[in-house]
Amino acid sequence: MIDTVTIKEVKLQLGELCKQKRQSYEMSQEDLADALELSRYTIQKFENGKNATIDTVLKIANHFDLLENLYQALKDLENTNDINSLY
Amino acid sequence: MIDTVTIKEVKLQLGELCKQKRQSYEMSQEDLADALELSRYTIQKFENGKNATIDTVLKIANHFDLLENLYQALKDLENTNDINSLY
DNA sequence: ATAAATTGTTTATTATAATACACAAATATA
DNA sequence: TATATTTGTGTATTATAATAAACAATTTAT
Repeated sequence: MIDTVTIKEVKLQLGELCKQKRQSYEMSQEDLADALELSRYTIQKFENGKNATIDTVLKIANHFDLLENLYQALKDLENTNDINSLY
Repeated sequence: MIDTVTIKEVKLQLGELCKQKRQSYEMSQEDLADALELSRYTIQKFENGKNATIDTVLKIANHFDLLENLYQALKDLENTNDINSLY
């Protein structure tokens, strides 16, 4: 199975997810920035698929209660071999 | 359900996953750095839980064929409401 | 239609991730 | 044990993510 997804597409999707979660909480970009002690510009760029740091991504993930799930997913990846390579 | 996992712990786990995947491919830090056109120092810091950029993380994920899975996981998160909030 | 709020965009500055060395410490190999 | 390889650490430099502020363009509410 060939990986057709690009890094750019993943970054765009990360931004979309942030935007969608933020709006579901009825927060403006400024609200989110203030809550995480980030600048609005950082949120702005992230939501539009620009590069960012792990800290920024994880702060956002944490605010929307996705950190525990993410951690477990990483743990699982460490313990399981690539499922795609089994067949 | 309270989120007890910290951002620092997630970064350490990301680094561990990279190290474990890299070793399963029998690559040195330098091998991986060369393959991704990153410096060995960047790999070194990432594997030890330091901050990094999304581009670095996704380059590594892509090399170990985890990008498609990651993309799908993000898509799923966008479509599902928080399961923890349903009950 | 107007006002208010939010988002997009620019410029300048600061903080820090990434690079490129070198060299020591630790591991693995002969 | 000696040698080779890999990993950890330090310093200096460069590239860029993050901040701050202002203003224009959109969107939403009155």
